[in-house]
Amino acid sequence: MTIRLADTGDDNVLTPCIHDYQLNCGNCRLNGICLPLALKSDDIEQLDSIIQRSKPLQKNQHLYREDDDFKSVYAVRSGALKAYKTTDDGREQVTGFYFPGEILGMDGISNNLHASSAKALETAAVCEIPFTSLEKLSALMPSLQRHFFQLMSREITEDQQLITLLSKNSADERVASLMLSISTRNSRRKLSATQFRLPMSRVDIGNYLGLTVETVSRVFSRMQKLDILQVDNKEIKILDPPGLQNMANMGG
Amino acid sequence: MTIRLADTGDDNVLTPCIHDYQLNCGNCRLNGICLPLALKSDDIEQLDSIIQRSKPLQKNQHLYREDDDFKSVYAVRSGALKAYKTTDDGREQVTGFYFPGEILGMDGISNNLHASSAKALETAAVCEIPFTSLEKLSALMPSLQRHFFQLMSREITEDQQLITLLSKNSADERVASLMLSISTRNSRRKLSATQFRLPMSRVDIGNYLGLTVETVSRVFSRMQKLDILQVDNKEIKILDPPGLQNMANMGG
DNA sequence: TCTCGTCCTTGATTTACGTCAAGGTAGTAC
DNA sequence: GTACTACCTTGACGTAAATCAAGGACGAGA
Repeated sequence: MTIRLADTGDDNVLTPCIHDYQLNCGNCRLNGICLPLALKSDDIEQLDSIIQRSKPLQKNQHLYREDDDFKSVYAVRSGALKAYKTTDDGREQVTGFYFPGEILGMDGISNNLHASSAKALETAAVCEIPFTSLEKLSALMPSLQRHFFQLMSREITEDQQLITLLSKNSADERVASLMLSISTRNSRRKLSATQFRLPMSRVDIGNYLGLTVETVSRVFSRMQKLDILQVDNKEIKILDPPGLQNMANMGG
Repeated sequence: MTIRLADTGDDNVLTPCIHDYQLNCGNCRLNGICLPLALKSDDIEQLDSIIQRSKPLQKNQHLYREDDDFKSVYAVRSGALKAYKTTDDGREQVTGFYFPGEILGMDGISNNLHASSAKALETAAVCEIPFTSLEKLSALMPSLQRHFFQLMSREITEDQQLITLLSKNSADERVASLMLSISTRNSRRKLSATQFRLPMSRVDIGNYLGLTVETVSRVFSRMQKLDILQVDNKEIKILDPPGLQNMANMGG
């Protein structure tokens, strides 16, 4: 695959390779779900001017680590990342998976230190948004300030969803909910809602959902036997969306 | 107890009854841990001018309910509240307890609807902070904008702590952690770190920690037998703080 | 091609916590 | 005082998921 650069004069610049880091906010196909949402085009240019794009992260490479100085938040442009904390006794708690268009790193604002680590699950490109610049720009652009408040608030409500999931739901329900969540987020990005490749391992899924690998694996087998999901290693095909909904919802 | 009003001319106005709702931010004894933190005194006056104080909530009275229109965030001035969501199958998930100086309601920003309900656990007074006013003021006062970003970020990191607790820790560890959290928050307010009255029921504690009432009760009994805690219904006395720390931390 | 390492699956067994059941205690109303 | 209610505690038992154990599948590298 050849990387197409925006300055080549190629007439393909508006649909560049997803890892192309010369892209700008104005022509990014994610701008409907990322920060620029609801900004006017000249505002987008201003936002664009503070954003830094660097070369893609390789699989397993860290974007930042717990207790690193907090300087920026990040928007995923391609690939996928996980955020995780290491508990006192050395185990890992995955706190979120991040797909293109989603923002991570906001947990670092409170103490000026990253509260979690972020690592690429596969080759991934991100936009770095220096926080002090974002603050200044927010003060000038009410819709940007509003949007960023909303993004943080969304992170809170999503965490609360996960809290509820962990505290009240069975293993089947947890895994079904995650599959639905990934499906929904895929369709927001105009990708298939019924067929996708999981970027994370079974261990990561378990660590996120508060389950062991074995349990996750057994749940997948069960879903396969019930013809709800077709599972081929990391390739997932949802055969029975209502059935999956049902499995996720029925609480108890 | 008589309620002293600020306009009585009484020389006690600077240390009024905790439920006195004529108080302002400038003389509120919580202003070191609430929103005004780090604001200059004339800035505090501006903040003060947008804040609405109303009469105290009675026990079990709602401050807002899930899906209510979002208009304001709230600072607790006295008493305690719980935030909770009702799951699809009608059960309750407590997502947080809020004590004086703490802010709640921020989960409503993302969709302009409150994502959870908030109810007084005992008689409680709150300051209502209309969000649109707060937004406008934030754009003018960088330190206020910063502080509010930090408060939201703190909510995120605290939720992530809870996620980890629910996903990795035993019943003993969860209850011990909650007792330590309450103890810490008490000492931030210059109250006893070792002796306090729980404003919430065992059911609430269970709903928060993902445990049943019976389990919570058994954990308290066990802690009492180990001389870590003295439990007399809702009156808690921490007899062995290092022992409690130990019980909370040892992740096994 | 074979080898090694990582990841995944499946089965047998254990266990922490949930469920069910009964009884105690404290606050409030009468 | 008694009665009612909400809340808490304790015990006996059941179960979902963890743990322990073994083996299979797949990809990377020689």
